[in-house]
Amino acid sequence: MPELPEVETVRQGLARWVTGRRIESVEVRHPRAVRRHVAGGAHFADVLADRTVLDVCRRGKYLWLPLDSGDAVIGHLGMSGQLLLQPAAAPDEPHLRVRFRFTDDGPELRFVDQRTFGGLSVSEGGATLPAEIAHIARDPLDPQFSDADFVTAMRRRRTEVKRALLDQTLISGVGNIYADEALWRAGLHGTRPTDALTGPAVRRLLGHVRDVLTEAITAGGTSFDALYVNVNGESGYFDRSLNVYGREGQPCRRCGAPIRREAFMNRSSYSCPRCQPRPRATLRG
DNA sequence: CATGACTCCTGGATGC
DNA sequence: TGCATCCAGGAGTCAT
Repeated sequence: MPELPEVETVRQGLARWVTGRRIESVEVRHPRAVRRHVAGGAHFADVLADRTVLDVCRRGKYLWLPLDSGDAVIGHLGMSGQLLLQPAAAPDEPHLRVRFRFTDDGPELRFVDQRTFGGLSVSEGGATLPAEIAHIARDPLDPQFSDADFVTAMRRRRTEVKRALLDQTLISGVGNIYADEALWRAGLHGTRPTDALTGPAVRRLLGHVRDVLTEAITAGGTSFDALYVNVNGESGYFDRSLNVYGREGQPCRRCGAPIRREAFMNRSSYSCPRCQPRPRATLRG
């Protein structure tokens, strides 16, 4: 599922293949893919025709493409979204939602999304940072991310540590897979209360988040199947490096105990019962 | 304001 | 074999 490393991999591919090209026309093939564009699909296509893509930027799991008009195309892959560069002659994908044709007659940009949780929209005047995603925190690989502020904000929360890692307004780019991996590396169970963590413990956890994201980018992202691919349709191979996610019943790579799976926030959480003991019932005043 | 439950969606896997 | 059900989860919305 696309988290920061997967989205960053896509960003790099788009930056290489789309920057500097002028859009000729846009075809919206499914209204849900542009549901965040309130003015509708026809307007979406209208304002993009004849515009040149200046850059490809990312905040957390969001992408945006600044245009020569000062607007920007915002994109989110959701659960199953793909941004693919394809020759015009390539057959349409079964879940093709939006097609961008360029004036140079080079490869088309296609937004393909089976589950339609993702989507595209145009942000008016959003070239620098779209207002629609200004609430998303910086990610831990951003040079301007403040470790000290993160430690303070995390310890001020009254929630569980995994919920905090998944809160994109606190730290962005982390999803279910990398949250579990970072918590395993840190030896913390996801239900540990944030306000009981020490400053050094939060700093250690942040270091592990950073490490796992960096390693995954190097590997080209994680993929369990063909659902997530880069702009050339290729899968990353970080799934070979996962220590807990999807490994229920298999031995912990640190201590050998069988990895457990628990329901958490309406999804699965994987952890080592020995390295990541559940917190005792919290005693709060 | 902070927190957390609910909801959107499709198709592969699973169960009877 | 076929049909029904479950499951994956990012993030906006809404209730508390």
